[in-house]
Amino acid sequence: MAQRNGQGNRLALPFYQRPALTVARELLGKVLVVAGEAGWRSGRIVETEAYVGAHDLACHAAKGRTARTEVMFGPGGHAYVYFIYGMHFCFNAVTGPEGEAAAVLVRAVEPLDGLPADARTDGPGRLCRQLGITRAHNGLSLLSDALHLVDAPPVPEARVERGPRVGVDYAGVWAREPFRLWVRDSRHVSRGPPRPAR
DNA sequence: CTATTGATGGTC
DNA sequence: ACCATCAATAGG
Repeated sequence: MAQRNGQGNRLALPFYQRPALTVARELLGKVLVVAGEAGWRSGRIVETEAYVGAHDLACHAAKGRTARTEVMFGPGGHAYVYFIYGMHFCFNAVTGPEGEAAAVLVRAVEPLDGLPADARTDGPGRLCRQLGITRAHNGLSLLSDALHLVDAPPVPEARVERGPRVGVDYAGVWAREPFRLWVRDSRHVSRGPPRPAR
């Protein structure tokens, strides 16, 4: 069993500085660790979405390089945390080399340390609330004590499912790309809104 | 079970 | 005006 506290084997920069889709696939099973006032909080990643660059119309960076999207244009291995719908934070891992604005949204985790066993951590907003991720984490290194990811055994291919990303219907053909990955049979995967009929 | 809506605020 | 959401509510 992989260590899941702050002393575990942290994923290093080369892990992140690869294509977003690759990172999204390999992040499944890894452990997201956040330093809280009362110790570590952590969860095992069971659902991700890849946002593959500024040419991807579903990616915030498609709007250009702005104060908000600046972090995504930087090097991989940093946190992109944004605020949405006036209430929720969403956590992304920036991927690729500097200048390539790609990231992986973490959509669901399975609760581990520092959380009630029945904590709701399905859904990007819920997992941020449970783990205590806020805008204060935006731009932080993913190798920092405050926020990092710990290595863990990979999820076998037979248990990985793929489908369209959630809530990006405005993105034209990009909305249909199967860039959402999740662990089959996990009780902690978010369902998302009803699938559009074809 | 599905569908709808209100809360709420940053971005552009 | 638009949104990479969630919880509460109404309806079948």
